[in-house]
Amino acid sequence: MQRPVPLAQNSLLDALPTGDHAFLAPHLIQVELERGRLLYDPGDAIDHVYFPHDGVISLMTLMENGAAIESSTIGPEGALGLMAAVAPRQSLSRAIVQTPLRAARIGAERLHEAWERSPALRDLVDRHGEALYGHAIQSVACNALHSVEARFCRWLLTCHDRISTDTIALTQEFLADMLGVQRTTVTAVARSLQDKGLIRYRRGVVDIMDRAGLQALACECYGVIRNHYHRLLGT
Amino acid sequence: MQRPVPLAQNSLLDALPTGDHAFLAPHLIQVELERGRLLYDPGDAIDHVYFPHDGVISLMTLMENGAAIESSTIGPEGALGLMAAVAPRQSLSRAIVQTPLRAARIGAERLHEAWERSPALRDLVDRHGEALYGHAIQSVACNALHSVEARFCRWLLTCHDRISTDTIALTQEFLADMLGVQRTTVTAVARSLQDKGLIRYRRGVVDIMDRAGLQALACECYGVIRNHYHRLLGT
DNA sequence: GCCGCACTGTCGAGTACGCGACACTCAAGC
DNA sequence: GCTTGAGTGTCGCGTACTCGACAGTGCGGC
Repeated sequence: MQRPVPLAQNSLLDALPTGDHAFLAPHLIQVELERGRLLYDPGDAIDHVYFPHDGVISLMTLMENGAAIESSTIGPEGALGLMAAVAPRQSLSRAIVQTPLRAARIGAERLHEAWERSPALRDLVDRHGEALYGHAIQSVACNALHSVEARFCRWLLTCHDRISTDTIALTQEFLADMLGVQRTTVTAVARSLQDKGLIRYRRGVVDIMDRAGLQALACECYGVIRNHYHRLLGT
Repeated sequence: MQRPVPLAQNSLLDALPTGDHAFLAPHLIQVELERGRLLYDPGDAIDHVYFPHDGVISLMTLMENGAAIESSTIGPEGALGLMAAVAPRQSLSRAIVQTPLRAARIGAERLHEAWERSPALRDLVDRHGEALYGHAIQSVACNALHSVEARFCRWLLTCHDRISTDTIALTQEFLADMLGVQRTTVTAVARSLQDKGLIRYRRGVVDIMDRAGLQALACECYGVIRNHYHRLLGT
C-alpha cells in the first residue's frame, strides 16, 4: 500500500521557526504510551501537552451514563491540550491513547512561558484551536446525517493517515464505542467491508487493503476535515 | 412563565472593565436583523463581529448536498465571529439569524485593534472560544446518542433562554433542518409535546408553556452546555 | 372575496439500527 | 493439556426515524 503522505515528526513543532523551537526544546520529553492509556478526563487540569509523532489520541465526550463518543482525534498534525498554552485550562473531553503512541510532552507552564515569548507559537496555537473546532462541527453533522458504514470508513482512513503501518490494532467493541453504535452493527459493517475486499480483519486487528475503496464509501467529512488542517496549519 | 435569568445586554461586553470597553464603544453599532438573515457562509471572510443583546444566531455546518445542521448557537452570552479578533479568519459555518435579533456590531479590524490593547478582551476571546468548542463537542455526542424528542426540548430551552418572550417564531420545517431530521418527525414530536401540555403551537409559532416539563424531557446536554458558558464566561 | 402559498397533518411502506441473548473461537496463562 | 476470558458471529424482534405522497388550513396579497 502506498501511503498518501509520508509521516514526519510532529507538524506543529516542525512549523515553528528554529529560534522559537529553541524555547520548547529543552523541556520536551519523548514518551511512548500504550494503547488505552487514559490521559485526561473531563474536568482534569491540563498539566501536560502532547505532540504526537506517530499514533493517535481520541478525544471523547463523556455522558452522565458513562457513554463516551469520539468528537475528534489528535495525531502528528496536532497536539493534545494545546489551549493550555494560553492559560490554565481544564479538559473538556476524555483523552485516551488509541494506537501505540510516540509523542513529545511538555509541561503546561513551560509551554505557557514559550507562548509568551513566541508570536509564531501564539499563531500556531490559535490556528490549531480553529482546526480542532472545525473538526468538531463536522463531526456534529456527520453523526446526525451519515450512515455507520460511511463513518466507519472515515474513521479508518483518519486513523490510517496518522500511523505508519497498514495494520491497526482495534477491537470491534472499541470502535463501536468511538462511533457510538452497537457492537453488532460494527460487526455487520466490518463483514460487509471485508467481503468487498477493502479491509481484512481478525481478532483485534484490521488491515487496510484498499484505501481508494474506503474513500469511495467514506463520507465527505474525511476530506473536509483534512482540508481544515491543511488550510489552517499548512500540513 | 417566569424566566430563569433576566436578560441583560451582551454578557461579553458587560464583562469587560470600563476602560477596555471604551476601546470598543466608539465602533459598536446597534443593528436589528430579521429572522432568516444570512450573515456568513463557510469560507466567507469574517469582516464583522456581532454581540447579540436579544435573539439567537444559529451556526450550521453545511454539507456538499446542501444539507445544513446546527452545530451551536450564539446568544447574548456570546458573540459571532469573535475569533476574528485575533487574526483575519474565514467562517467555518453558515451563520443565520434564528430569531429577530438586536445586536451590537463591530468591524473585525477595529476589534482586532482593541484586542491588541486589552488583556481582558484577549482573555474573554479565549474563553469564549473554549466555551464554543465545548458546545460543539457536546452536540457531537447529542446527535449520536439522543432521541429527536430530547434534542427538540433542548433546542427549545436554549432558544428560550436567549430571548425575552415565551413565544418563539419558528416553523417545523426550519426546526427539522436544525435538528437534521425529517419534518414529519418534528410534527410528530411537536404533537406529543403539545398533548403533554409542555408547548402550544400554531402556524409558525411555538409557545413555551412548561419549562420544567421540557427540562425533564431534554437531554443532559442542555445543562452541560450552560455550565460551560457559566464556568468559562461567568454568566 | 378569492387566490395562492406556506405551513401543518397524516398515512404507509421501508430501513437502519438498538437491544438482548447465546453460541463459537482464538489466545494467553497455568 | 486444560481453563478462562476476551473478541466475534448470528439471530430475532422492536422501534425510531426516513422517504414520498397528498390532503387540509390558515394567512397575506390582490
